[in-house]
Amino acid sequence: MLNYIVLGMLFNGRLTGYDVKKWIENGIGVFYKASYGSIYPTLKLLLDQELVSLCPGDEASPRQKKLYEITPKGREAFLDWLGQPIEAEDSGGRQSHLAKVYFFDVLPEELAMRQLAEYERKNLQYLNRLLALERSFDSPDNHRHHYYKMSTLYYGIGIIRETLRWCRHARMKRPFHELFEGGMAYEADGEPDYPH
Amino acid sequence: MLNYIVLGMLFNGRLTGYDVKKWIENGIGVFYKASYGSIYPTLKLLLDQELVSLCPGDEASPRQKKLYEITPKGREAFLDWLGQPIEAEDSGGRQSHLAKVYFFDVLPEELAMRQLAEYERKNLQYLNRLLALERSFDSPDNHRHHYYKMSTLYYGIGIIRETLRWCRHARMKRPFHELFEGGMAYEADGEPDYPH
DNA sequence: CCGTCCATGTAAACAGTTACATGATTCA
DNA sequence: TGAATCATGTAACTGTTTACATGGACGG
Repeated sequence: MLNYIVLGMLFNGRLTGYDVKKWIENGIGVFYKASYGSIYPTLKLLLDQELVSLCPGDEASPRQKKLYEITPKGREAFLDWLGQPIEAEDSGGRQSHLAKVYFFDVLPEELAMRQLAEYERKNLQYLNRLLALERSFDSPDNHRHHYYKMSTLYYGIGIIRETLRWCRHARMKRPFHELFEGGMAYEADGEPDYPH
Repeated sequence: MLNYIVLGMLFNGRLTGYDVKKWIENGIGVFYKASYGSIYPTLKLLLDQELVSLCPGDEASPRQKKLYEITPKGREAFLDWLGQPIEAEDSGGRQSHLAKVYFFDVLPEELAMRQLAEYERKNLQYLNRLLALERSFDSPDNHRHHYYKMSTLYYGIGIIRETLRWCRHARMKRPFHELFEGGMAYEADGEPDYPH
């Protein structure tokens, strides 16, 4: 995963390992974290695979810092990864789909559309599985004695429904704030009213 | 993580390693997977820590199969874990909050409430951070040239909003299907209409 | 007696994190 | 001149997955 994130960050220009971290932090940083302990070894690996290269010490630049550049082979590998279908049930936990979509701006529009459509289809399938589960568990006894167990199922359903809404918006390239029109009741900075 | 899941599964009765897998699969299996390669070593570890114990070969039961039982120390450790605050930004990726909530039925109601309220508070904070980010990136240029990058931010906002809705429902112990009333447009089994 | 489920496990690999160690550069 | 930030890296550890290896039990 991280190897592709790094390639993605290098896609638009040369960076040091240190910079890569910065770019990750204020890019996908909201939902993906990476430490130096993983970034530097990853860069070394990418270097071995010739997916990135070291820029020679330009001019009188203070050397000990290493500028990395993505190679044509690296671009190819990255775009290939971007074009691979997104998994709806990210078993690995990591929200890998966001990591991919984040870079879709560099993808030909048509391919991005196909990817999103496929992702939407998978989510719809997943939703139907969850709805079937819900029907099979839908008994007064479960709602009484396994309220929280059930709640996790409903959480899953809610998240997938939201994901589908998002997919449709993205596929239509509509402005996203439309998603939140009406009932945006969470703007306040305040605390929820919880028992003390 | 898995160690607590296993303890949770053993909380309501003795199981073999094989059974544990089964229970995980048709319990939290929707959002958490575990392989034998992790379950068996975990059981061994829990045994070393005396959080579980082996039931002696009952009667003339065909032995080679190992029945595990949670110890009082194990119950204590499990309940302690359940009582620890849930992280809103699960950096590890794993939807750890669901794993915890799944077991909340065994928690004293008041503690479950406090946990959910705290979780809601963290999510609200998180949402506000995302909304601040959104405001800082909200320019026509970004919406044009970084549509997909922006989309991931809006996805995050959507998911957190949905999480908050879910939290409020859970805290009020309301029936969850209320969450989906009106516009449940996804019941169909069909494919989305995507370009071919 | 054959396939499928029950049942246990290990070895290697993977994908990272955490904590540490080191030193240069910048700027107040 | 000292603190913050820039910059690179390693070693040990964690928590898993994947693939493999083995064999008993049970039903058709």
